Amino acid sequence: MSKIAKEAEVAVGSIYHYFPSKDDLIIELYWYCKEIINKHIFLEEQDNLPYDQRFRAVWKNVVLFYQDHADLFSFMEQFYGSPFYEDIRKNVFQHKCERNKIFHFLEQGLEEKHLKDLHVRILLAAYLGPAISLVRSSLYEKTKIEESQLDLLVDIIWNGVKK
Amino acid sequence: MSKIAKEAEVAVGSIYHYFPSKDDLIIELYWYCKEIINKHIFLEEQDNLPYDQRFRAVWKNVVLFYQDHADLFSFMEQFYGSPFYEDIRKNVFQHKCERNKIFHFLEQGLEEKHLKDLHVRILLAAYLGPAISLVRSSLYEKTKIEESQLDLLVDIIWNGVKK
Amino acid sequence: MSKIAKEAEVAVGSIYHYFPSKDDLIIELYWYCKEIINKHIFLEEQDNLPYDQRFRAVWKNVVLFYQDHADLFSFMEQFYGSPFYEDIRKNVFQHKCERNKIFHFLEQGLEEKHLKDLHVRILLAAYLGPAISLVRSSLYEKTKIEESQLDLLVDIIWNGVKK
Amino acid sequence: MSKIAKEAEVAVGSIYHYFPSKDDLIIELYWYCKEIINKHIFLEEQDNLPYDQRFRAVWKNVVLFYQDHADLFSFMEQFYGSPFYEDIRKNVFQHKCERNKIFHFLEQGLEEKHLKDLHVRILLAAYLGPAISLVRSSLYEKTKIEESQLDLLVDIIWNGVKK
DNA sequence: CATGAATGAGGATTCATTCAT
DNA sequence: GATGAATGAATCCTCATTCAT
Repeated sequence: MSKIAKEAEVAVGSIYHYFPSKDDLIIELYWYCKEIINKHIFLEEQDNLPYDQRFRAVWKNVVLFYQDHADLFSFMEQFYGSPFYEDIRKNVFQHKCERNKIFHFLEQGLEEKHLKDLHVRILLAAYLGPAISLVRSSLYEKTKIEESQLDLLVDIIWNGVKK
Repeated sequence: MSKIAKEAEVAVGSIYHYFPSKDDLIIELYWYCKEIINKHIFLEEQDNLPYDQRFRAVWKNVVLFYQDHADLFSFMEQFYGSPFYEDIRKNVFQHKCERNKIFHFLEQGLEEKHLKDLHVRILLAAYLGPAISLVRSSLYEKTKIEESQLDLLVDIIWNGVKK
Repeated sequence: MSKIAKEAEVAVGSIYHYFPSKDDLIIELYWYCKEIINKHIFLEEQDNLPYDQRFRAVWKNVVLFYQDHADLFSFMEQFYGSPFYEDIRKNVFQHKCERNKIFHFLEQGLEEKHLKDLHVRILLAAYLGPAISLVRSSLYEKTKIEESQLDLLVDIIWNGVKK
Repeated sequence: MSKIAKEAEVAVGSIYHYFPSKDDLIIELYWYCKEIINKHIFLEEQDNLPYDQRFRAVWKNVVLFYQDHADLFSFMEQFYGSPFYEDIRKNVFQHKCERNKIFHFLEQGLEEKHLKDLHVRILLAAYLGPAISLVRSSLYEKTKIEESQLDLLVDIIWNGVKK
């Protein structure tokens, strides 16, 4: 907290005027990041693309955005592995429509018969798993993945899950 | 450290007889876990299967093992996201042969022309990414994935990356 | 202070418009309580009773009032044990006539030869000590003392100190 | 805690080696003081005095001891007014024999027909109330009570409660 | 007069590490 | 080798007080 206060150039006490506790601050930060991320992944101008193109676009947005925002990525990763996430998972899915947009996006793909009839969690794993792994490796190696490589991989994924 | 000492039924001080510091202990623990995991993922009796079958077997071993060893999984995940990992990545790849066996396994697939000509990091993402996502989701939901679902997913992956 | 502000439904800052500091507020609260208490202990309608009856009446008023106003009792007790009290004791006795009425009441008993020739502080201890102990015990036990018991005790006290 | 550590010339952390928390330390301190006090109030050499003499002796011990140990007195007073005491009152009376010796001493007086048939809490108020008031006043005034005054007062009390 | 955001010293507690026995 | 008491910097949080609006 003291580091945050210093970074924000406020007094420690001031933080507690806005957040009841460190935990609440972290959870609030999560929602905040989640919104930013969603905004960068589901770009308005891509909303009306045909599903397969949107499928690729969204996927590449994930990788490209996280690659450029290592801190955000690390925070989200750590958050998902923390007990915090357990506490709020219910809320995540209550607010599904606004919040867990990727989940929703895949469900839509299922309903509109673009995707193979698989459990959504399987589709999610097939879709996001490689993206996240890629970002991780790009962070480790401190080298961004070439976009041509991304295209190759997202093609493989699309071909794997499309109907 | 005190919790570890209690769990191990030794005195706190004794730990420092074997490990110079908490950090060293954690890193040593990482190597230890890594070895256990490798042992359960690369089963001797599957060593001589044809590549495609081994590809599936190893993948399913990953998911099934981690699903049954949530603590190990969480530890590895946390470790990979921590500054510790950065410090030892060089060593990981120095000891490639013994250590980073999955990386090696995919390289072998490339050399033997079983796999598409992709960067190994891309292959790794396509191979392990979905597995890890699946394990995570299974931990969140506290429900194991049905094996039939695993078979479906690993088929998709194999078809995606095979030559 | 923030709790007081909330309870009073005013802003924290507003308190400081009326009281220079928390300490001053507490001391002012003490005078305020003292007055309320005096009002309930020295009832006008009992002012003209003969001394012995007034002696008993006042004593019972003390016990009965405090028993019904545990918060007031606790506050006074805590206040008397605090450094605050030391700071204002001089004032207490400067304003003797209005303020420390019990002290005055006993002095009067001495002057009018109703009471044994003892130091006032001894009389005070003999008079109030049992009352306070009784209230305390009634707070601990969360049971009010039966009035018949009060009568017995105040009789003992009166007989002990009367001339 | 830091003040205690400084006073004790140890590190803050060391306190936590012996007491789980500040609260526990305070409660432990209470038992410790209680024992000291009992030791000084129930003197072995007075154990075999006739009841009435013991009654006076114990009472004077209370006043004299507390008068000489203002810090102990203040601590006990504050403790009894605190939520801590509520938490341990059950224990106080479980260990009655060893612990709440004054209570026990009065009960004995009842059983042996030395004392009037009053509720023990009434007797306790009549016995200890004046003593405590006296000590308080002596602390306020920073003047010790003359022993002759004590004798007068304890006589009054004894005469009031004796059968 | 009233507000409440901002302040930061102070408080309780934790924990990796050391070292005398 | 093993022990565990001792250390103290670091951490989260509280709260009386101030001051610009």
